[in-house]
Amino acid sequence: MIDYTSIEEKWQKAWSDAKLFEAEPNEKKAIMITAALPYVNSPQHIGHLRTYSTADFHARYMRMKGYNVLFPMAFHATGTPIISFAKRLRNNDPDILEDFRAFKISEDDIKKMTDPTYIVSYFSNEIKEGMKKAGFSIDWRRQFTTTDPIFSKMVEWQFFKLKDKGLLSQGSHPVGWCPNENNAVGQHDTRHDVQPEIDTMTVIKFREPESNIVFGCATYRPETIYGVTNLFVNEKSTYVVAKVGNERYYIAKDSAAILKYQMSIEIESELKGSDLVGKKAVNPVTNETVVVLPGFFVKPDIGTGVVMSVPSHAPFDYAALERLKASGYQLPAMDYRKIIEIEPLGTGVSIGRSLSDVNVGDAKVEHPEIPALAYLEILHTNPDAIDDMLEFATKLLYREESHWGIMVYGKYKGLKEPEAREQVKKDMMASGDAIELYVLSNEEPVYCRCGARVVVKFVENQWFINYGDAAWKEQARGVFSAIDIVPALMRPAFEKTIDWINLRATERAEGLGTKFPFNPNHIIESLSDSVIYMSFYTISHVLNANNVKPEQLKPEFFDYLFNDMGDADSVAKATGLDAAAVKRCKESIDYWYVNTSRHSGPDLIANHLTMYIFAHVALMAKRFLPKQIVVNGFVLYEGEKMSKSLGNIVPLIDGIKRFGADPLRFVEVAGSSLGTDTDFSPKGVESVKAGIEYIYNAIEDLYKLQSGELMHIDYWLYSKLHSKIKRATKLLDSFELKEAYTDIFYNSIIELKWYLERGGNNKIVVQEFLEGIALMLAPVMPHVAEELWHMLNKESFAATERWPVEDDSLISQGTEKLESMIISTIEDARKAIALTSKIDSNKGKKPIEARIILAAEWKLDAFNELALKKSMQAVIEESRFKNNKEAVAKFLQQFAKNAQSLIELPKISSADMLKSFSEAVPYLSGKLGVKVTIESETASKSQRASRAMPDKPSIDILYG
RNA sequence: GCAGGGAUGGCGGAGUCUGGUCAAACGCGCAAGGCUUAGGACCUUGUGCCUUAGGGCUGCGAGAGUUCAAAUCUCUCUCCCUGCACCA
Repeated sequence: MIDYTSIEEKWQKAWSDAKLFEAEPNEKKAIMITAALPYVNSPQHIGHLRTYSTADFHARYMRMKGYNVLFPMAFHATGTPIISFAKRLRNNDPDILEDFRAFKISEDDIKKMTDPTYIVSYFSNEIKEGMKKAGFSIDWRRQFTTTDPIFSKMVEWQFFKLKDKGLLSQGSHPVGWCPNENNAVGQHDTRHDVQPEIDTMTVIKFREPESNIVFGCATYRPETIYGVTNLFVNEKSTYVVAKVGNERYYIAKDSAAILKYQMSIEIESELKGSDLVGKKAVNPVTNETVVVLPGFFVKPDIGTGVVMSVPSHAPFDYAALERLKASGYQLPAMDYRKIIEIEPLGTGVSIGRSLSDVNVGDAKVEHPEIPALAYLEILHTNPDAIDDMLEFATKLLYREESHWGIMVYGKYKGLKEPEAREQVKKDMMASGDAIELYVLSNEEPVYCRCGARVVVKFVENQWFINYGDAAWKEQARGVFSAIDIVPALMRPAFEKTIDWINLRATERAEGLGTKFPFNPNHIIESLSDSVIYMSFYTISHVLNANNVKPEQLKPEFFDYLFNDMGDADSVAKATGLDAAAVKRCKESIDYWYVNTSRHSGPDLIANHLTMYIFAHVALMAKRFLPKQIVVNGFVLYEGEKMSKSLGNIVPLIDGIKRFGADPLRFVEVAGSSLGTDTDFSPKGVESVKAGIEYIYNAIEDLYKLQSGELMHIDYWLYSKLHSKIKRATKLLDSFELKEAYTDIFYNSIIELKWYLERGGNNKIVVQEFLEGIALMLAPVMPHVAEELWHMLNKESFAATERWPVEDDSLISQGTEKLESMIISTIEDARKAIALTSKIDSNKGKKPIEARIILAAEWKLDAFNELALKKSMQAVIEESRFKNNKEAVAKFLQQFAKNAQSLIELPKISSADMLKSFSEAVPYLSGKLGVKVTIESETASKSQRASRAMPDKPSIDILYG
């Protein structure tokens, strides 16, 4: 058993003592690799390990490739969560106490955590400890925290700069709002952590004749205005007459209470829903007068509590009218006008086509002229259906009409339904017949943690970063096009985010962080303050070493640093900083920040990573713009998302102790393709450990091997090693980590086993093979690789060795092909024995010999010519085949019809083939249990000789 | 709804960019055999369908198309996952 912990500690100490990862500018080419800094409100778990292990792989790999590599780390503490944790701990919130106890945090520490700064220091230390135990090649001298006053100065500079450039703006914006606490609520402020989803509805004004009071009908489908037959209210609810703007509305009392946060509403009087029933109202588009009726499904706290009824296209409306009729209600004459037609498919199918046949079955549509009814029919139901069924029919109808619907009535006849929806809405807004409404579109009402129901509010005079600025966006697009996004698959996600990102609120009333310069009562929102922080690594250790005071970091310093304005002496003068220190900062950023690689998770594409691009575009000299962004997928635990509720979160430090840092890193980094989620399981770790152990043993057993002349199998192992180096290097350069490491690790083990099983016995060959493997493992299994390297009698650090370079002369496709021919010959011979033994003439006899007949040399030549020329005729006509025309033609005939798809085989001489197969005779006969003889086709007397193919010998099984 | 990603065998998951060497890597599961006091571990073989000499057929969410050739390219649809902002 390998003791991972002791190996890890040994090498971590050795690296640290040698200051291996403390990077300073030198004559080598630089690369600075950063990974999203951790948020210090909880311990890290093994899921967090993936991004950092990937970044550390990158750092270690580039180091071995000869780069001067800087891999720094810092801690993120700004924003609301830490403050809110402290507050919840002060209030003895049982949920959070339970969480923190589950993290094995002592009661004493928990007590101290009512102070947010203690939370920050506690978890920074904890996380740093974990990263050290994981063996990351981080230069810790540069560590800082985003709440450091010295760091705040850079953030301040950033915001002055943005304002100067006109990229900040002020305005109002709809947000989820708690009326009780008077605070904006985001996902983490709500019960069950639901994200308040804000959507817009259109409120269409149906005016009551005479009084001119407005029935404000809230709808998602304003285009159905042409099919309105009546209005619905809930007769059991309370309604009010309210002044909204300069008009008076009938709206449900509950709705009024919600809507007052986004529009001025003055309630004048109350009335019952039933009082509204029977009133008349005028359709503002068609000028038809319709009546108000009771609708069973109308909810007083959704929209306005008043809806328009379109029975032809809304199953609920149709059902409500049918139920009224059934209850004996006297309805006026109504025109169930079909205003949207679905374009039929070629087969005549129109509605229900998005359902599978299973669902539709033999349903017959009897009322195609009333789509709302037709959709119920196709679902085998009717207007008496339960609400869920009506809901389903509504969704189905809405989906299909949105896809294939064409307006067949009204001003926008002929237009596709979604376009008509926009046009109708635009027209009505312009003529004052409609207004827009913000609603929470969550299926269930959203509640704040305090218990109050969340509403939509307009907050006024809020500061925003205006990512919508056209010129800025354009520049960002241009810069983005030159950034290397890894994997390239993620590119569209970035492009869309750049297009879509617009105003972003950038100040908050509460939280840790930098004071917002234009409203000192607020702090800068914590995603906005961490978009250029990575540049701070280049100078943080210099600032620390020189005891720089925050107030010395005046704008002149950052202007010089980031935009080359002024010079070191003038900056020193303006700031009181030491000129040498200023110079050192400048040299550092000029050296490191020109070639950067940023690592992160996919969740940050839509915010942090895109904002990172924008911020650099706005604030930094051209040469400091981002060069590469690497995005890795998440980590699952045995196929499931890691979550508190599933109880499957493994804290990082526990995980390292339990699984070993290297096996853990290997599984996460090399276990699946970079961009896809990876599945972690203890079982996966076991198989990695088994592999590591095999390699250990192989090194220990090296002494058993001999040396001597190189055989076919030795050349094969060399070829495998060097083609592996070549392939893996190429793959790793493009971050195809899984593919590369499957080959480097798993395949190498298989190859080594095969080599030994085939009788390979050359110490030098195996030693070289293992050295190559050890070095190539170093970026992901740094401790194990170091250990292996030293077991192979090396004195240097694997971590700083040069990455292996392939020797092309040792790569032989022919040799590898020969070996695979030998392998498949075993299988073929087995089958041949099984089948021939059933032949009557062989009954009662035993196979005694497998005669393996190797194809004549000209066959490979002819085959390859055919693969190249694709024409049998052309091959036969060639002079070298002239003497042998008949045989060549007979041989090639079998490939003729597939000539187009033939692929050339590697060139192997008859002599090599004969030699390699002959060397394999002991192995083959051992495997097959019969005598094996090798002969060439030309020398063979066997009837089957002519069947030999260039890549497949003929096999003749002899019985006796 | 909008945006991004996906759908492959009993399962997980390669292959898709760059169409042909793909009945489909690798792993799990399952079956038979070996080893073992037994179990586990390990090793060998098999694991879509048909086939008495290494062969053939069918297949990669559904449907259509391009091509000599499609898991791979194009179009349409369905379903699943993720994100949608003041929240790190």
